[in-house]
Amino acid sequence: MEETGKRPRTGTARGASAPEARAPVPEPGPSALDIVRTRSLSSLVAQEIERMILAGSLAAGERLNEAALATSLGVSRGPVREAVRGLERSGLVVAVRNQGSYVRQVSAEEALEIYDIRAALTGLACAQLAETGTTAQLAALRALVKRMEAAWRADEAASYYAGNLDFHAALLEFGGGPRARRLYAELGNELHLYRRRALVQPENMRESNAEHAAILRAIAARDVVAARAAGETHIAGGKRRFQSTGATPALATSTKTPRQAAPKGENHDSDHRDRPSRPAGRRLGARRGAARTR
Amino acid sequence: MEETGKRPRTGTARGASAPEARAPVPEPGPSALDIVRTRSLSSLVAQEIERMILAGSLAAGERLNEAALATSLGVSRGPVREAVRGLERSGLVVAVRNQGSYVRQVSAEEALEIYDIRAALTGLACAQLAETGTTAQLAALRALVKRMEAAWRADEAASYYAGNLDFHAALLEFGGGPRARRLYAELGNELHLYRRRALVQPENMRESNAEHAAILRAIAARDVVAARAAGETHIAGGKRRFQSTGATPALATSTKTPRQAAPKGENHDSDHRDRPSRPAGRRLGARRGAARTR
DNA sequence: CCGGCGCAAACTGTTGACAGGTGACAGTCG
DNA sequence: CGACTGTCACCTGTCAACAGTTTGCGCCGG
Repeated sequence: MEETGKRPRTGTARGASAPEARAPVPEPGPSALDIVRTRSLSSLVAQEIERMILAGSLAAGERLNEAALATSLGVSRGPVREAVRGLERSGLVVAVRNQGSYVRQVSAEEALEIYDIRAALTGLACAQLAETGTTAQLAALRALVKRMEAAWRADEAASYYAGNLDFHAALLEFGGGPRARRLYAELGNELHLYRRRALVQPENMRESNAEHAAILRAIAARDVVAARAAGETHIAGGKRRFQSTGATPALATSTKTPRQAAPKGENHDSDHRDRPSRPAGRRLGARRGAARTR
Repeated sequence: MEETGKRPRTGTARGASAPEARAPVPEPGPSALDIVRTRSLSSLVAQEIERMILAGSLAAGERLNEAALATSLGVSRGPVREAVRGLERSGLVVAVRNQGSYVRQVSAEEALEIYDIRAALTGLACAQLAETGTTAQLAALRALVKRMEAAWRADEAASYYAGNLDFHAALLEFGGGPRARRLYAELGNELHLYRRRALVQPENMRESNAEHAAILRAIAARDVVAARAAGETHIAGGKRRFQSTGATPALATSTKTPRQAAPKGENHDSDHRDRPSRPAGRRLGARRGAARTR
């Protein structure tokens, strides 16, 4: 059984050499190493790609080049593929066999639909919260609303935005449970993916936070029906505000040739999911970066 | 140990395609090869694993052995890993680094929470359907209800079950859109994962279909409020029926390694998601079945 | 000048191999 | 006799290479 003992090629150290060479940073933090210990590369890559998509580094409809991503992140294609598969399942990208993966494009109809779903979820959470909410939870929500009000008065859109996210997450967490919270966050991501602009204008902030306060009042009054209505109204308001800003269908990456017209795919795709919309861009963009393989 | 060296089946997938490509075999079936041509292996593997999980071949909490799955399905570990990553993202399995992936265990609280979410979604769909439903859609729903009634009278639980799935899918599709439909189906999967039994008893079938009819009536009457209430009531009824059958935490597959059987579990960790619950069973169980890569 | 055709590059799909880690078993010491 | 420690096997994580397919580009013919 030397089969197990045989380690002829040991010491290649290929795994460590590549990333290390690319990251000569001495000691970024004590967590860096720890993170590698607990999270697998695939999950980190997935997180990074998701971040890039949500941040806009990867535009909607853009093609994901596995090799380019791999070299860019300093890993092999394996983890990248696994990450992309996860993102595909989660709905952030769509994949076509032998062609590649594309950042998902969310249609306007779907964006509106997502708003409706979020409204239903929020209404559910508010109703349950009116029934079973504890004073501590109410206090936490109140604090968030107060924080947002301060942000609005100071005209700090970013701060308001963060507070808004926290508020809704707390709402869903308290009233709907962890599953609902995760769902809500995922839907929010998809919405973000539709159009990246932060739709927080001063007037919208004021209106939005007024609705937050209304939700809170109804919950505090233990009025289930009103709480639910307030929650739904708030999301409906967000939908309205979103529409009023001119819901354009995800700006295409500027200088890309608008060659569209899927050659043959999607013949019978019963699923209604949107489709990749064709690369449109030159794949050559990544060529130099991806080289080195052979 | 020729068992290690002997790998005549290496590359089964490719092996299958190659001979077929140049073999004189007329046409054994339009399926196998064609499917491989259009869908990637990873997606097929994911589909198969999902099927196994939902069918119960893989019990809740059971560990997924990549190598064993790979050989069992006749593919390499790559596609299996990608599939598992997708399933992980979709919430059917949970993965622990350097330890493995486990079929997710859904807690009772989470199951109830999922029922609530489904109720909200169904209510939304019913309300919208009452507002914008076409006569054709209504007719389709009526046909489904009629079909279910026939199934119930004939006491064909399986047929009723299928009809029920179709009805709800149609409801969500018509009223909520494709995204809501997919969401609903995924949540249904998770519920299925919690407890696999088909909870269709004659009395339940009758009651359930009566609620279906009520939904339909409200929609036909264009009564948005009533339609929504009927939809929510229906799911709430399902939740109640589910609870009344004694919501036990996922029965282990009958004759499968009884020693597994949730050793202790639920030592609440910070995250509310359930935890793998530890192998508990000796991994040796999979030893022979495993690929024996070396 | 335009359209079809073929070639070649590039990218994805898949596989096999290697290295590290985790858990269990057995032997040993207090 | 119990607890601890060392060893080992299995298994996951990661990587590099191979094979097939699609696509873009150039060439040739009309």
